Amino acid sequence: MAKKEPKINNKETCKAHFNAINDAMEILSGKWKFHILGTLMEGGKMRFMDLLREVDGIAAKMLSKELQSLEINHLVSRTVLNTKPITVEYEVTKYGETLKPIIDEIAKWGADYRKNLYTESDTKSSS
Amino acid sequence: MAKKEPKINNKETCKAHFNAINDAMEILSGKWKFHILGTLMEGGKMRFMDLLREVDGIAAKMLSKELQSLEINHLVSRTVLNTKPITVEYEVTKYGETLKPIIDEIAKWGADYRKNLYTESDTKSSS
DNA sequence: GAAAGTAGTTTCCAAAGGGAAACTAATAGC
DNA sequence: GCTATTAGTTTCCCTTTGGAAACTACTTTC
Repeated sequence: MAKKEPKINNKETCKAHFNAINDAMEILSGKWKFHILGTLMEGGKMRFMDLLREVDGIAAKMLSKELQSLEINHLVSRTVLNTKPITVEYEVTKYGETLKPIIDEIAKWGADYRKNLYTESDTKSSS
Repeated sequence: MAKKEPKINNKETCKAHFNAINDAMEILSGKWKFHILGTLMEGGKMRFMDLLREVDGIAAKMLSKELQSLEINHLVSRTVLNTKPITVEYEVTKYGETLKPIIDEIAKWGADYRKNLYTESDTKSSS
């Protein structure tokens, strides 16, 4: 009968896929990561206060927290310059640049989503 | 001097990008959406209890909530069959299939991330 | 009529996410 | 010495997220 088997989804490839998505989502979750990365990809080296002004609506606490998280995950680098009032430069690492395809895919999908709201073409797959 | 300008990031293209990412993230955020979609993409038509058994660790409440959210956003379809104990079939819509590139990119990136943890090749972009 | 299976919903609760504002610490300018 | 700017940190507080378990409602089976 094979009706109440708890798991068909138990193949190793599925579990790897599951874990990969969990890893990525853990690193990229939150309201601000993509916006910070996007701004940094556009602006190159930027300082804390620059980002605070550029990333619309973000509070200092969140910016600080998110930058730390991004740094820990090697997506952005943090460089302290010994200028008189110390300044700190943030920059997307080469590794962080590998996120560009994801950000682009998501932005593309989001843009299409908005368009679909207006064209209102229902895309049903059921008969 | 142009030092304290609140916004350089104010061009229309940037704002559109910002909004597109916000739209997509709002629809795709949460712990379970990608897992449900992934399972449905693999399994085709599935019923509520099937998904409850297949998506590892999810509770009925969450599955119900996430499926509603996905349905509202036209990513999955919900079909009630008038069998004796009523059954409901969920399926990824054609529109939902357009998320495959994103899911694949994220899964690929997550898999690479794990590999990089072991090879430990630091990818600093600063001098 | 009790048990089990269908598809959920409801309640209760803890943890995480995130915002506003105040605060630290150092230095430079007035 | 007061203020402003740098880069944050800390506190307070509210909302959202998400999990466990109980519950509804209907039907079939025993």
